[in-house]
Amino acid sequence: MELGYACICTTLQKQKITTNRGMIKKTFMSKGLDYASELSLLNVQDLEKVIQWNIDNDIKVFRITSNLFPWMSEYELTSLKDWSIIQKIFKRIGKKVLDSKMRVGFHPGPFNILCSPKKEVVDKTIKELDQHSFILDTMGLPISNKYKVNIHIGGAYGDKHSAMDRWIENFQLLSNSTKKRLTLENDDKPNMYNVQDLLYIHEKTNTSIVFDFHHYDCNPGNLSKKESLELALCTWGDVKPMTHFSSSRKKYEDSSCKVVAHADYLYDEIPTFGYDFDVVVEAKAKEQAVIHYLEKYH
DNA sequence: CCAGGTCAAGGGAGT
DNA sequence: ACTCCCTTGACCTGG
Repeated sequence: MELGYACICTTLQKQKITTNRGMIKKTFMSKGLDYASELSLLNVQDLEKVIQWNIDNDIKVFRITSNLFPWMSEYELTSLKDWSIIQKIFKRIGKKVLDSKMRVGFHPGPFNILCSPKKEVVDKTIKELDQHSFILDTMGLPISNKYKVNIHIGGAYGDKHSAMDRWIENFQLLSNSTKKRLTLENDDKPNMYNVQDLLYIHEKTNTSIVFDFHHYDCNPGNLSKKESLELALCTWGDVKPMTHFSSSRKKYEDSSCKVVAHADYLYDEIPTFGYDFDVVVEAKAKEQAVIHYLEKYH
């Protein structure tokens, strides 16, 4: 089992090394593509430093921020003025990832909804997901859910089953790379999707399920934790499964918080039930939470 | 230079 | 009808 963290290395962030420089709409409108290219280049240069930090600190799992390219649904990455430099850096990053046996992936935002009844929403989602997988392709990472693009279904519209059928239909419109990289995560709300629901989609599209332990606790459905985990693990074929783990802030740090809020650190041991899988730790202290966990439980 | 208000997107839930 | 939340706080402005 390898553990990792999401998007931000707080140690490097203190040295102003950051991969999510962005801009508001007004700035994008006035400064345009050239400024987007400049921010993207800075982000990608710093991403290489974060990847190197992970290697130096023996962290083998890392989620890359979706803010690497500001406003990327509005243009093609290859049209950026700095693309050829960015492309070279991506190739170096990909080599570092493969040489160190690191596992990287994306988790695009909640606005990516493949089952929306609105065509514009679906079109924009497809573009954005394909951009994410194109970045992983550019890094030279194998087209597999080992290097994943993970999302939630995103909408139920009071009728999960017709929404899931729409999702499966729209799945066919994704690029070949996205189809192989896309994974689905169980939701934390009772009216949204649990592992059993997602299994229906897996059967039709072979999409793997990322089991989120905290979301399971918020929305268990009818199955036990062990049963749900097992079902999710079975959807990964030859690839080592990926999961998400976090502790409830409400339970351990601040009782006034909502149940779904993430704590700074982990306060429970990850229940493996004897299985081997990788874990993205979702904790506010980021890489420090991983380091603390490993000191505490290993 | 810094504190504080504001910031693309879809949908669900709580008020 | 409105606000907050989510994958992540960072951007921008006015003092």
